[in-house]
Amino acid sequence: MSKVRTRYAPSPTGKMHVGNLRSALYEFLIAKHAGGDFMLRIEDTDQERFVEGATEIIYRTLEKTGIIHDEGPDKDGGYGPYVQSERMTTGIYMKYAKELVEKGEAYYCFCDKERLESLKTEVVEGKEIMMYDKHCLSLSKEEVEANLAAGKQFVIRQNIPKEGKTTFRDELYGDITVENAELDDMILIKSDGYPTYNFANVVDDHTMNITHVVRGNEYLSSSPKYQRLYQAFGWESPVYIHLPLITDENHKKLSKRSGHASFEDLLDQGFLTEAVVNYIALLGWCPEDNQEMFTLEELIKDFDYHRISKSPAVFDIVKLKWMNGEYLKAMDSDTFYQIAEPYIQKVITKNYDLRKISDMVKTRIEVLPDIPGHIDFFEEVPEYEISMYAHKKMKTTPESSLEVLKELLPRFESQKDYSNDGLYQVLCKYVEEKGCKNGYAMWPVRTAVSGKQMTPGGATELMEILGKEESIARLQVAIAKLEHEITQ
RNA sequence: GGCUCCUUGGUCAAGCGGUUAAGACAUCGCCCUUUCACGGCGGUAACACGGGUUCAAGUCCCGUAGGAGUCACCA
Repeated sequence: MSKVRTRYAPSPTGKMHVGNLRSALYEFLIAKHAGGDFMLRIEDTDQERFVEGATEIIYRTLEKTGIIHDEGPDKDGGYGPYVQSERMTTGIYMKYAKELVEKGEAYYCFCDKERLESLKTEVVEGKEIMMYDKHCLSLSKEEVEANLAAGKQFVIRQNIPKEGKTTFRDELYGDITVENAELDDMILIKSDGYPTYNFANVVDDHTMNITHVVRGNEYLSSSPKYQRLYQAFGWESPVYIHLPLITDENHKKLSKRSGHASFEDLLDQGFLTEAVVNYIALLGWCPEDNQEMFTLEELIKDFDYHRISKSPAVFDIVKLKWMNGEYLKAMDSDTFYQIAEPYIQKVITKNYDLRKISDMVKTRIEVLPDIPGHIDFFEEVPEYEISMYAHKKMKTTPESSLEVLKELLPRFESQKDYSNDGLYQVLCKYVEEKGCKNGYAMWPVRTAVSGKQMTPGGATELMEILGKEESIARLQVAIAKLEHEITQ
């Protein structure tokens, strides 16, 4: 058994969306799990769609996610070049195309756009399909020569017989058979001399010794044509593994075109690379023991491609968020602070201990951009209704709160130790003397100091960060506010 | 429309002839608690439908329905 070789073959047309990334990940995992090689090949045969800088995005993304290729344009492994436009200059595609023409498995076609257009038939809802009618197959060798000599534009088409069937085997879906009559004579070489994806892909996979062709399920229906190409050349077919689609909540295929989130977009939304990789690994695959949290190393170890599922998976951002939160919680304080700091500084300009705020918020968020909303009150107490002082379980009301705050204020003013512990003692002592529940006193203080329904910490934790001066000031403002609004 | 594939709770999914049909997210409730959150505990919720095969079917076969993908000188 030869060494497993897989490839990721993107076309440089923009950002990498989630489906592409998962393909790359699975291709990488399948190779690495088997101790094989994973390679990167750039499929840039469409000059129209080429986007400047897209190749760099691919490199950057793969590197960032840890999906490291063993061979690629930047790492020669002896099968180069690894960029199709460069491969083309070696004449490889034309050479193989002509070989097929020789064998009668392909033919020159000189049909112009108008004629092709006339072949189109509408099927439904304005949708047009076209099946080539093999018009140019009947051209004699002399006619072809004459056309070529005259410099007429041409393409080379695959010649698929009208009779018979073609079968190929997919590791996941099993044998798939179609009538040859269903297969169009697809173009192998375009009139600009470039190969089509369909052709270049097959030639490259074979010449680069790819053993496992792993790709999205959208290629399932064109695979019979590729299979015929292998047969026409007399090549051994690779192992095919077609991956189930990733869809949006409406069960439509994820695509850049429909504006679905790319990997970069997710990072911009505050997701961690590790969380995204972990999540997409589980979209369409599941380990034997149902483990959910995975490092890349663990994935390599556990990834058995036979467990890839066949049905499409909905990309659920809610679960991704949950997973991202788990990664955040698992971080140590330093690491988290490093990435959280910019978000904290977005809303806090005062001289607080940002590190404490960071620690406080770490376990309460799912994505980094959640941070500002949790801590903005440190900067300034927001407007709020005094009804917020009422809490049924704590049995507090605005009136009771006012009383508590007025009684507590002098104690806080004379308090020296402004640490969480020290302040907590003050509160406990008060509660004990008063004979009330903790919450009866805690709730009003926390509300007064934050003006928020929800805060990342308790009353005294907040006060420690705010400091004595600011805390007292906020309590005074709250008392005044309560006195003013209760009487109305 | 042709062809191909798919079909277990709202979502990801386990299951591979005999199970009380796992688990996770979400949701709901309870507990804990310096509110919320976190955490702990628990609940609601699924085999698309109809025929077979079999002692026994979510698991195998055939239909039906639904969904998706594809049908380019795009990949």
